[in-house]
Amino acid sequence: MSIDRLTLGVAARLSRYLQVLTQAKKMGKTSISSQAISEYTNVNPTQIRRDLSGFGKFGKRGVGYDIDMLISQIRKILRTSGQHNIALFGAGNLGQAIAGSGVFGDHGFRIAAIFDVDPDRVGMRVGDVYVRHYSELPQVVATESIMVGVLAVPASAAQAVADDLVAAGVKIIFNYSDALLSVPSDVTVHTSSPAVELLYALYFYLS
Amino acid sequence: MSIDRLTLGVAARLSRYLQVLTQAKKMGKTSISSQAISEYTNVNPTQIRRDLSGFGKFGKRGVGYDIDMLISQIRKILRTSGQHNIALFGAGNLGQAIAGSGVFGDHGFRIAAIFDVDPDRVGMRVGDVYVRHYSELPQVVATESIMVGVLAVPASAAQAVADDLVAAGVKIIFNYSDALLSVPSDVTVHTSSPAVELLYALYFYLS
DNA sequence: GTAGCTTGTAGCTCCCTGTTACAAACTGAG
DNA sequence: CTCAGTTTGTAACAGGGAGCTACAAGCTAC
Repeated sequence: MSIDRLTLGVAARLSRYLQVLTQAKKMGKTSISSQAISEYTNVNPTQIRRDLSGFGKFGKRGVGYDIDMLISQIRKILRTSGQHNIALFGAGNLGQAIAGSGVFGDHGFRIAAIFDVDPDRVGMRVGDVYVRHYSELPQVVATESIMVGVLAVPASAAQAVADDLVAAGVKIIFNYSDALLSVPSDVTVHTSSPAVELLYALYFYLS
Repeated sequence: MSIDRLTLGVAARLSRYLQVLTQAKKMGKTSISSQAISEYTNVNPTQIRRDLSGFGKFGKRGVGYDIDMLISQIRKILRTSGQHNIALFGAGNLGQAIAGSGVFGDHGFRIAAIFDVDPDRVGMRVGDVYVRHYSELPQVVATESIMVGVLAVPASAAQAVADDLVAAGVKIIFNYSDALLSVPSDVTVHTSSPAVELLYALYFYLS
């Protein structure tokens, strides 16, 4: 036990296992084999068992892994067991879609605040919270312990929001816009790019 | 030259370069160095140059890479230069957000059709096309040469749509719902899971 | 022409991952 | 109770991908 820090590869794979496990749980399954996880993740079954056995003996021979148990174990390994507060920027179609779905909630993220600049949207109820005006950003980040900012705003506004988030002390930004964000080196930006993932899939299909 | 088939790693990295290049182009840049690409992708600059130099000498020493030229070269390498038609399922918030943004269009994908089952949405204009009723799926897939199905539907409907897509001959499915889809082994399913990507980022932040 | 970048490329090493193999443990049928 | 069929946990090995260092060649700007 006692890993200082996971390899990039291991952390990435554990995250993918978590995704499949969460989905499988929703489908009503209670147990799953490394072989089955492999079919959904395209990761070698031996590799999966090796990844997991490095942290303990989680499975039952002849049966597989208990899904609930494995989810909580992986969360523990990734040190993300708790509840993490995130803030969503932009209450347009995308923002509402994100807030309305369980995508973040299922993985321990709570959308603690939603911001917009449009007066028609401020005050509107979206998901579990009311839309606040963008000017409240610094104060809300502090009082709600916001760890992550999710940008569902037009590309033209993205950099400004990123700057304000950085100024407020947020270190992780999830960017749904197609703007290229400049941030200090201690801030992580993750940009969603479904089209690029599609190109990747297409390449192997066309080969 | 003459690579039969790219390695998984190379194809993945080329895709990421493409993402950054596309964004940089939108920001008005015309040229970029391997060092700059590295900062946005976290890929080693030497690795980037090695990846690219395997296919030709695209850069200018002392200057960097011409963005337009590099984009078209990478598209050529990935054999995805042309226009590819995709179909979008679900004209709710998420579907409208996807259709309204340029995320797919910027990478050579054309949303050739949008489907929904809700009579109130059928006939509505979203993006460049009108929403069709779901029952037209088989016919439209054939006439519009649909290569990819994008699922922006509730989890409860996802498997049924996937089955119909498979029956119509579509081999690539992009899944925005959190359903676990079962498909034949020759069909590729890519499930979007922002929360999992966030967990991954969070792990390295907390370490 | 000189200083400063940036590419293209080589060489080396490390370690990640696929593969094969097999004993141990659990389930279910008979 | 026994036996066949799974599936995990683990070892050992090999191949290769990727980081790192280093440096010549070529481009720009002053």
